[in-house]
Amino acid sequence: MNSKPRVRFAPSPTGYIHIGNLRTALYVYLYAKKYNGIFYIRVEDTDQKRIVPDALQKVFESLDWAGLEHDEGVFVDDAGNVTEKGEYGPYIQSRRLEIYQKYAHQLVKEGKAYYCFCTPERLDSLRAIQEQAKLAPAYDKLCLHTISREVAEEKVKNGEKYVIRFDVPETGETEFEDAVRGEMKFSNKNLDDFVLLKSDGYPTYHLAHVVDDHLMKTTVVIRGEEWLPSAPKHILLFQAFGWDPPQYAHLSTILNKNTKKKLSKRDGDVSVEDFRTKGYLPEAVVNFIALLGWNPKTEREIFSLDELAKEFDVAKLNKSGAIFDLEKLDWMNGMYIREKDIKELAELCRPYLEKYKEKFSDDYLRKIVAVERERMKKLSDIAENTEFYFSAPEYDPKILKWKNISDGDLKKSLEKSLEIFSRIDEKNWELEKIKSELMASADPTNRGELLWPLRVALTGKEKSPSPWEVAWVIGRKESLNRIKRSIEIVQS
RNA sequence: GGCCCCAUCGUCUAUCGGUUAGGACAUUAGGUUUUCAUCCUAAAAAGAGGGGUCCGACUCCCCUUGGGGCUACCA
Repeated sequence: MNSKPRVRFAPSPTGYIHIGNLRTALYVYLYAKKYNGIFYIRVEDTDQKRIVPDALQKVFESLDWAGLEHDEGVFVDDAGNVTEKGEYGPYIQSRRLEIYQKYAHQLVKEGKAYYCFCTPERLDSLRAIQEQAKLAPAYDKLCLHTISREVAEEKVKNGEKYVIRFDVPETGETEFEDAVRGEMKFSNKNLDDFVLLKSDGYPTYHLAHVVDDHLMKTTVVIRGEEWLPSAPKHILLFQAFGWDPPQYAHLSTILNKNTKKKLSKRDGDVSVEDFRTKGYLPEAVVNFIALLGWNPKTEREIFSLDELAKEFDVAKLNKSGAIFDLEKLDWMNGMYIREKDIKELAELCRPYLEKYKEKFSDDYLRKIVAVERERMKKLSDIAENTEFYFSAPEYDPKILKWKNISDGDLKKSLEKSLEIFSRIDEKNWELEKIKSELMASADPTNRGELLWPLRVALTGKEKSPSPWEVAWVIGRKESLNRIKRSIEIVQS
């Protein structure tokens, strides 16, 4: 078997995709790219109760945002239109019901699975009794032992509600090799007679996974660690069907920083969409999450998606869970912001600045971004304390003062700035020119005396970019106006 | 409770028996600087505990402890 590797990401439309899901999808994508395989997407919508209407579209938007393009399976466009591509479809599980039913019934016929008519109430009380007796909750095989196949088939024919359960061997061990954890071995006696087909005719994850990954020719199943305990069930199922199981790679969990528990939607702000709206760049998010639980074993940390794909290796996946820590993401996001092409960055920043003003020119936008980018960690930071680019600042006159200079010296300082700026004419109003004029006039041992009051006059802030940068952005006329105004303030 | 997985600085990690246990983020102290930020330099910071194996364990084995996961007609 040296056919093309085939790997899949299998989201459920039950909510927005979170950062942990995205990491799984990323590794799947990287695996496919690295080994020149097929990355396909299958939609696992077998739990009708949990389906959330717009979830699927959001999942695809997030994947698209991160740049994880897939080759096959389900595609959803921005308008929410769902299409499928590939020769092993349908790729949406709710459209494959007959397939699962056929295989489930086949196992019944072969005596490897059986009909169960137990009510939820009986199951609940059984579980309660077992828990009280401090036993592992497990189905007691009642229907297997007390209802013959003929009787069961009769009941089914009469329309009685049933599920199909897998008859797990009571002895023996089930083994498999996990790509990240090595040799795994489980005692069958600890396994429950799990449900394959639910009473509504839908398959459980277990059945759907085995049937689909066989039929869709998945070569490696990359999924979260939470599936590890049920992996032996899946192996047993593959064996019951007489199929070769795929290779498995169970990924470590991403933990919430505060709770140290598996990242979940409950923790809030972990959806990929949230990161996007807060102004994280996909390059940074992808780079960062790739390094949570995987590492190229070198000291390099900055990688593009393509570079990650080159370096990726399942053998380098970590076994232990990783805490998701925003601080390093912020740093990395800042790195990417500083390296990004200015035009692209400007467009990404535009929406955040619209809270100040609805319209402004591309040129003006780019100037702001060029000046502000070095202090941004997130795109949204462009709109923090930057209102002075759009309107003359209001400020406490006290902050105009540089150290302990007198009001007279302060006024002189501002008048000097006014004079310097007046000398530079409109066509020479360039960053370097403004800077050099200013620096040439400032006392080298006490530049603040000139620069601090000027900067405050222009920005109204104690902390801001340099006066020449701000002056360059807002223009000659506006700069002169703001200085004149500050002089008036000092006088009164 | 049962079953399973995991365990190096605060965080992400390197080390695949012999290292002054390395890097990055964050932190602290300097430098550059009108302020903030950027940038540069430096410092502080780790092998959970106990047994083995071995000439020699962070590294291999066992136990304890701790953390996490699973335990549904959810995925």
